[in-house]
Amino acid sequence: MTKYTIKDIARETGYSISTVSRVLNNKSEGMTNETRQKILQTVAKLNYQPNQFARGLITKKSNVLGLMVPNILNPYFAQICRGAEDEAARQGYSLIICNSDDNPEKEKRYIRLLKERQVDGMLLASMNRLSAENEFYLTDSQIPFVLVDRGNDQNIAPGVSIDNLQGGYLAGNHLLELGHRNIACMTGPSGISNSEKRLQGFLMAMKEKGVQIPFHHIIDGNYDMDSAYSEAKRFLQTSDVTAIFTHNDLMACGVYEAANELGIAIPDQLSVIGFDDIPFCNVLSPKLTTIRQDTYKMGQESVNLLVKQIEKEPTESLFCEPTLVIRSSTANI
Amino acid sequence: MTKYTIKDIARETGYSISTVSRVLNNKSEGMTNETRQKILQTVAKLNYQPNQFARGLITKKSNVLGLMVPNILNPYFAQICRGAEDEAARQGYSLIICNSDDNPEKEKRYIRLLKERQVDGMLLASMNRLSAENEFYLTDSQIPFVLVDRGNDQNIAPGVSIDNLQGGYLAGNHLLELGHRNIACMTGPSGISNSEKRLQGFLMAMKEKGVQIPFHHIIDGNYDMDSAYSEAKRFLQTSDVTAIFTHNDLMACGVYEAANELGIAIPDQLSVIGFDDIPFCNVLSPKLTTIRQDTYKMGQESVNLLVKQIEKEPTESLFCEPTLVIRSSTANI
DNA sequence: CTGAAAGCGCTTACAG
DNA sequence: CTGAAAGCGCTTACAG
Repeated sequence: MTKYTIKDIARETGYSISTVSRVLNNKSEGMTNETRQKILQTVAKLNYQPNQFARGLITKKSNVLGLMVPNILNPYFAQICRGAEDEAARQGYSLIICNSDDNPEKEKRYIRLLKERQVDGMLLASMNRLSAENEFYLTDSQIPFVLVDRGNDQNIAPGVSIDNLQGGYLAGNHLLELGHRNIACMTGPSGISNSEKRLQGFLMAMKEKGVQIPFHHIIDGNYDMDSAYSEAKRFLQTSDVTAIFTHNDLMACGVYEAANELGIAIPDQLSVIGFDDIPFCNVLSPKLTTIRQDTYKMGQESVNLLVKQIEKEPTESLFCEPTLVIRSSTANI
Repeated sequence: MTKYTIKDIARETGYSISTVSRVLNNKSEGMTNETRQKILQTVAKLNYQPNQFARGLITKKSNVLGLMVPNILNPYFAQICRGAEDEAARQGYSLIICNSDDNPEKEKRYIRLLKERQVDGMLLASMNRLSAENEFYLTDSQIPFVLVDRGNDQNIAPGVSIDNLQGGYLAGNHLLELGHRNIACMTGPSGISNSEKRLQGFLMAMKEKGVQIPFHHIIDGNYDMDSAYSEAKRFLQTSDVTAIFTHNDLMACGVYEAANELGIAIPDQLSVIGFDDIPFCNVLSPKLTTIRQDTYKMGQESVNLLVKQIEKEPTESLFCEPTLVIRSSTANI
């Protein structure tokens, strides 16, 4: 094995380590081209890679970013992650991934851990807004962070998210226009702001048309497929709703499975509209009508925002517009 | 803001930095309990976190692992990632994620990058086996790595994978037992060993029963949904096969979509069997018959293997058994 | 049981 | 245009 240091390059080329360092960091203005070339050649020849521990100790930069999501198994977050990783790589950063399961204790541990890893910044798809404790910790640590998908409405920190109120409104309105009046709604875990907003927007649409939604038509979901399946199975057995709005596509998948087993035909007997537009919407049968987010782009933009913060440039939160994508899971009553 | 160093703790408590360091690293045997307590209290009070750059410079450990997958958007790899991240966190490691798109150039860049980040080891779901160049680089760098899902058959390095030959055989045999004789097979990208093995096992089963598979029934797939969709649409339009074996579930999704659009009923007119058993198998309609891998566990075990290597313990490659999961997408002809 | 000192491998003023 | 030296914040022999 061959573990070279900057000293080896200096000895090999006959220059000082200062000069080598300058070449490596592109601070070689005014330097002879010959010097540069010779050093670069030796670096290539020995396949030398600088030790980031030593470098980071001085520069205080790791070129690593943290990404906290509830669960990478949700294709929505996988797509956020893909967008973020692509953009991070493009800008010279690596991405550490953390799955919080929307568990506040885990979130807290991961945030501390990421700081200990000396990440230059964090992308947080955190429960609700941040807890006061986490917020204080982050602010006190002076570590740049951006809120992705959640919590951006409070404007505590820069973030990228969509107008969830509008999204919920679009979903509700679509169902109303198809003539539905007897509608259910399956939410995300309690305390998560985007789901609260989606519900609010949905109810706004209902109110506009004078449609009443009884309390028990608002089903507590968990943003995941399995619990949506069991909740839907329980609910649909005794209910006569003609449509359901699930606050993400994963839960719509669970509803499909339940409806299927109960012999309820989508969309003939039950219209279903989801949220997110994950890639699987098109392979569901019937294809899922949903509220679309440009998820990949949101991942990218959140990295852009974070990098700007790291570089002390001015930043501004990004709000994307959700759009209605009509497929085959919703129909006239 | 408050950025404390070990010196601050030393000053605050009146001890030397050596003593503080010992307490922090649990090397405080023989130390007065009072000393320990006092230091720990001050650490907690100031919310001190050691600088990992300084620590790593000496210990040569980052407590970070790298995970390279083709694409985190494939739920199979998301599950590998989840299993790996959970286990890594349990063992005190963080995980950097890289998406290679099965592009050898990207793989190479990421491997170099991960080393530069001073990761303690790498999990590689790499194209085929490693390229000779990458293999040399890794070996020469003395950096521990394990092969996940791919390339393990060559035994170049410790790895965790399944018996792909057996998996392909199980799939082929299942279709034969249902009476199918006119069968197609959609592979992964060329040069990826697990797909080659799956094909081999499949053909073995065919041969056993004296069934001929014409060349053009072996469709070049790409392990992704979109290309599977277009390939399937092209193929199914003119073909009279009664069954198709796709080398992963994502491609089965593409086949579903194509069949749907062509009005071909699954399983009545076309039996479909996939590979992996991603969570979406159950929401497809009909539910997808597939060859199951215990993917989450494979993610966990690959971290276990890697950590053992890092700690210089003896390791042994892990081979898991694939199993046939019969659902509703395959039927008697 | 605890401390003073060396050193990990870099970057960056400071000189010349 | 280039070098010698200080220092980043730790850990770890070496002493006592």
